[in-house]
Amino acid sequence: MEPNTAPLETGLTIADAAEASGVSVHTLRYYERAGLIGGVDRAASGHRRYSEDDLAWIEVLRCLRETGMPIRGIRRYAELVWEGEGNERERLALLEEHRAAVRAQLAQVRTHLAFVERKISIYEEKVDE
Amino acid sequence: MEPNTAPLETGLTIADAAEASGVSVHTLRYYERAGLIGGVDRAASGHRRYSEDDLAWIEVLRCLRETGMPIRGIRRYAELVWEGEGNERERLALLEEHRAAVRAQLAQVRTHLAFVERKISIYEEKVDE
DNA sequence: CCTTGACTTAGAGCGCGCTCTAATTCCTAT
DNA sequence: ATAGGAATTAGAGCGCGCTCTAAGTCAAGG
Repeated sequence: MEPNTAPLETGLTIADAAEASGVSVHTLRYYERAGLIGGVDRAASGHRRYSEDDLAWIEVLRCLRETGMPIRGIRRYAELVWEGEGNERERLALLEEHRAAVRAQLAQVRTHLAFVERKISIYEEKVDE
Repeated sequence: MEPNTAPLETGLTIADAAEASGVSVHTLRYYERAGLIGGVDRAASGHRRYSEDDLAWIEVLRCLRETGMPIRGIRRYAELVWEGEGNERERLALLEEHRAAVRAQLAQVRTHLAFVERKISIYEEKVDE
């Protein structure tokens, strides 16, 4: 009933984490199974309890997903992060590669959008008559 | 051999059209079945012959697809075009709606890309030590 | 005690956009 | 005449990223 009344249990329920992060409950569990999220605490009941760190990580996931990184790539990145310090070069390479892909895609979308906008202005002229 | 009255072989084969347009042969046929392409000439053998107009239309399809318009939306647009003149307002509305969606998505990608770039510069510092 | 409701899991299902297969026909060259 | 290669069709298959279902556990309220 009350979503957040666990004085001894720190952390958000999966429903609250979903609401806070903008990712659905189903998707949060899916990400965990897919190896994108790990180490989420559990209450005595076995229910997940998301920490602030978990939420911050989910925000990273969102940035990667919404810029089009495939699940596989994100999993690779997550694995590097969980390995701990020492592989920063690899993480950097992965992110730089992604950055290049996103920039290329942005450029292409801008080009094609310009085409669409030219078509729009043609129709605007026609309709204005 | 009978004299050939009108050699209607004045278009590209599907293989050539694929090469010229950057869309696969399979996808060209799929687009036709899906209602995105219509009115392609046929040789006496039944083989497709793509005209310059067809290629120009395929270029439009590419612009819409690569800016993320779903097949359904493109089909709607195609139907409006095939209906002929008189529905320019509808076409315009459809394209304007698409433009808004693309711009919104571009803005979001830029935001999330900026986040990734901040992460990159953090790793660059770490690696530079 | 019993119901309600949020949670758990493994696994099935879905929508999208291709991508490929199989069986067949047709054209061209040797 | 025959072999090869390119085209045709309907329909199956695939990879992705969710999204949902079924069956069950658990805690609290009436």
